[in-house]
Amino acid sequence: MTTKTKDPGVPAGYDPSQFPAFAVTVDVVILTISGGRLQVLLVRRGVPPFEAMWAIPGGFKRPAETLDEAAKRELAEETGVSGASLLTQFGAYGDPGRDPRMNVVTVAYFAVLREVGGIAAGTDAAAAALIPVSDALNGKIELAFDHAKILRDAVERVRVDLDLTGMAIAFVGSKFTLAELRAVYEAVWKVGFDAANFRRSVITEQGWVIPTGRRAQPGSTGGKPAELYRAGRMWRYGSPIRRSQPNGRRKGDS
Amino acid sequence: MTTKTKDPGVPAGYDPSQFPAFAVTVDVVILTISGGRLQVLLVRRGVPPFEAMWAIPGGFKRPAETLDEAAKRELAEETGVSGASLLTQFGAYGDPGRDPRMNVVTVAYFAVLREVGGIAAGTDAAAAALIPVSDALNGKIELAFDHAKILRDAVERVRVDLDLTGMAIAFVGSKFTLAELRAVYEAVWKVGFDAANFRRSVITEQGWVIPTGRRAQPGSTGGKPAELYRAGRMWRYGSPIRRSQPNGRRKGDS
DNA sequence: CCAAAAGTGTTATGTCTACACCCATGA
DNA sequence: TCATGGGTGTAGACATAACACTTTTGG
Repeated sequence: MTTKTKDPGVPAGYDPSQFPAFAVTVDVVILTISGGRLQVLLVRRGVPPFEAMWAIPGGFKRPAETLDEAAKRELAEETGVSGASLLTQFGAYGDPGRDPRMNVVTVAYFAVLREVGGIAAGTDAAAAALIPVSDALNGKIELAFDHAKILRDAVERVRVDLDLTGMAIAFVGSKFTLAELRAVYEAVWKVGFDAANFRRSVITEQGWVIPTGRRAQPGSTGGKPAELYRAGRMWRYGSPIRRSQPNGRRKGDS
Repeated sequence: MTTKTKDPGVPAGYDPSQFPAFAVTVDVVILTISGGRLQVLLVRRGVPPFEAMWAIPGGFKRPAETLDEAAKRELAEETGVSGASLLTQFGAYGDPGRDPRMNVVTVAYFAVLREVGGIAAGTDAAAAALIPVSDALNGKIELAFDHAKILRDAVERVRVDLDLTGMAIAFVGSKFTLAELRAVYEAVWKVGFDAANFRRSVITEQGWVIPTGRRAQPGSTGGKPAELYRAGRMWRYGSPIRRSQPNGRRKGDS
């Protein structure tokens, strides 16, 4: 520890004119739920390296913008979504050689989107697609750079945040049924909830969901039409649903 | 969204020879518990900008090392601690102008240390000190750069991780009493636990703490000598203590 | 009418909290 | 022997999981 050359106590006694230069990029893992599964927006690379492989969308940070602004800009460029959507930084990646061309440190964000329509609006439709997260993570789809690790970290973080924050409502629209809300938790956590108990957890305490008085159309197979709700203010402080509940365990199991 | 100039579908259709250059640093928020309070290791700056103000220790990332390695190196340089200590990345900070001299993106880590002795071994003793986190966050101590925000984020993350991970044992030594372990949760969360119930939560299920058969010396004021425990394997999978328990609520309160 | 999905009621079981009480030690 | 902190027991309050049952729709 005495090998240090800088002045003691100075966090970085550096000379502004001589320092290792890095490119800084921002990658955005764009997640949504479709067909009851968690999906991620990926783009197909058109140039080497990793040509024709799938990658997480991203781009350079500009010197005059913050990291959050860069992420917001990238999200808008890929999806056309500019506003409300939840955008959270979850990691930085800077292994030497992660980009074969130069030293790149990337700061990774995830975004949660409610709807699928027009997601690829900003991009060539053939080059961008929603891919089930499970396919992208079990090797069926090979990702460029260290993007498999980034995606894994993103999904893990979303699983944790779903328990800790009100992120769940970012997956659904402004009006939603409790079944849709339940599907969010079930898809992200890969568990099954008892619909009755789920409803009670969300309804019992005030401030989570507010009935609108309107009802959703039942599916083509029938069923009682579900009440439509909107999100209450409590989602700013957490989630009424806890992760720990069992998957499909029934009373008789041991 | 059609203002984009790059090829559609290419995450970053960049020319390796022209990109905005940044300095990348790694800052390490070093935390420990002392005197029943959560404390942070800060260094006093000896040069402008922010001369004589307190700052979080850190330094440049080198091109040939990973971010994690850079953080480990910085931790060792500041404390002499090289191994086991918990080191977790929790954020990246890149606001323009956060360093008045140049474009710097910093990746922030926190480290949890068990002991205070010799913490400032690697630095000039006069320039490094343990400061109570509450003093550093309520404005009593003014921090350089955006380090107040970084420290706030670190502490918030530690509070969350204490609930989700086995981080608590990183604050105590290899042998510890349950009172010491309880003090960790109480200092970080600023709550009070019922010692009896705390013990039960930790003891009841196997794998959290393992009795060593030895006992700690009682304090100078007397008291039954406490059993010394060591950490079990379950800490790798979480914590037996949940955050939600009330602070000092008694039966009669409403 | 039947299947399907929403929504309600009920109960056994488990967990948490508060607090009474006993134990071992230093002064 | 008293104060202090470790450690055990326990009853009531509360939360949860499981599942039977009713309601409302499409076919």
